[in-house]
Amino acid sequence: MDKFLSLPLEKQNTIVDGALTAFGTNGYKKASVSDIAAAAGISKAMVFHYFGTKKALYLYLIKLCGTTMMDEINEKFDRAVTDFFDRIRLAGDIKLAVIQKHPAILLFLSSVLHENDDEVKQDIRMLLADQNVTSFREKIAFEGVNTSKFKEGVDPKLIVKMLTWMSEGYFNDITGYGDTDLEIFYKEFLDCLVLLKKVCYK
Amino acid sequence: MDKFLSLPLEKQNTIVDGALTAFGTNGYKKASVSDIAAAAGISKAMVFHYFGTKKALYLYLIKLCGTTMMDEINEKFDRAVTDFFDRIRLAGDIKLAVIQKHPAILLFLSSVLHENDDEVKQDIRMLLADQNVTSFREKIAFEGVNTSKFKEGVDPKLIVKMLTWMSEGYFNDITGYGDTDLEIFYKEFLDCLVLLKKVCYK
DNA sequence: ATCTTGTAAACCGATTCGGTCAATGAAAGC
DNA sequence: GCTTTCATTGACCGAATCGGTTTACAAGAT
Repeated sequence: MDKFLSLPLEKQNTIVDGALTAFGTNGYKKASVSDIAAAAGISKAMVFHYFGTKKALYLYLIKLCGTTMMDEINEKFDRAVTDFFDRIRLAGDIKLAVIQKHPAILLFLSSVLHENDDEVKQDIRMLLADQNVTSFREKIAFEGVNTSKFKEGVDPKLIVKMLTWMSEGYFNDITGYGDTDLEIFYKEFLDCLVLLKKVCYK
Repeated sequence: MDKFLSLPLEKQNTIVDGALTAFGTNGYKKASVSDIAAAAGISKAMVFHYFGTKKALYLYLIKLCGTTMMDEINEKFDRAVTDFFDRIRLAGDIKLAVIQKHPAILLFLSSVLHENDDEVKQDIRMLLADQNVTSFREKIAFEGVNTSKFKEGVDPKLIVKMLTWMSEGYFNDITGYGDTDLEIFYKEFLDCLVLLKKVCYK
């Protein structure tokens, strides 16, 4: 494990991203170490040299994702922002920054949440109990948010649902794009927020 | 092949849905015939008895999805509907009906579009050339639609993008739910359409 | 009693699995 | 120059799984 951590950071990231992609697209069982090695640009033997076993690598990635997201949240989140749409935008900013660090991270995390293989199922539950990603997302988006600015007849909860779906679809679309396209997509997403704010507020 | 087609329709559907799920979640190569058999509730030998080879089953499913979607479109699509939001709803109705017939169909089709295995890549291209699913979706949603009813300053194209993302996220959510939950989710989706119409039209 | 027919368990050779190891080669210390 | 160290890999291991076949069996139909 320390073998891996003493690698240059750039190489670490290449390997992590390859592993995230391989596990994310195929799940724990069906992602073979050969797949991972190929996606990471190293030989299969090196995977074992760095991480010992396939399972150790998998669990390391889960922990890494947790800290990566936490770091970004701690850096960017600002509870002084109470406007509904500004909060949504904040959440989007955080998500985008995470994706720019590790493009396959959302793919991987979603596959981890659905993972059902006996070899890792229990370990996942314990790791996710330590971290608490899902509950954090709720807090970030909606805790202490001011919803009094909405027009009569506009249900904020419905807007929340809409925006949740939108950002799901939006982040689905950008999975696997380069950095430049990513920013363009994000501008369009922000345009949508502006539009919604215009038509939904008093 | 005729062995399979002479099965009672209910059993055919069970098998098809299992196979769609297995291929859809793992792709052509990584979905083993054992997986498929287990998901379909039959023995591995029966898969070969019915379809001959794994590849033949895969290509049969692609064709089946094509005709299933075409049938639903031909039955429900009405070009006389020109209102923007009514059209979106029409497209949603069609998608929902297809999902109710085969819950894993969208998952499968999306995985087919991304499939990259040499054993089936070329066959997929030829089958998709015959059918033309993607172009149809565009037509259904937007051909001959009246966009003059939007408020000043509301860009219809942006609304389209929003709704595309929304329905992507929405249909992502419902993938793998039972029939009852599905209808509830759909009502919420329709509520969003009503809300958007209210705030975006003159 | 015999002949289908639908079905699954056991089986086939080939491939791939997670994981190991011997050999290579480039750097580093002396 | 010589040795030691260490990162790296292709070849390799037994075990599991692959796509696909064969056999065995139970239930009707004749």
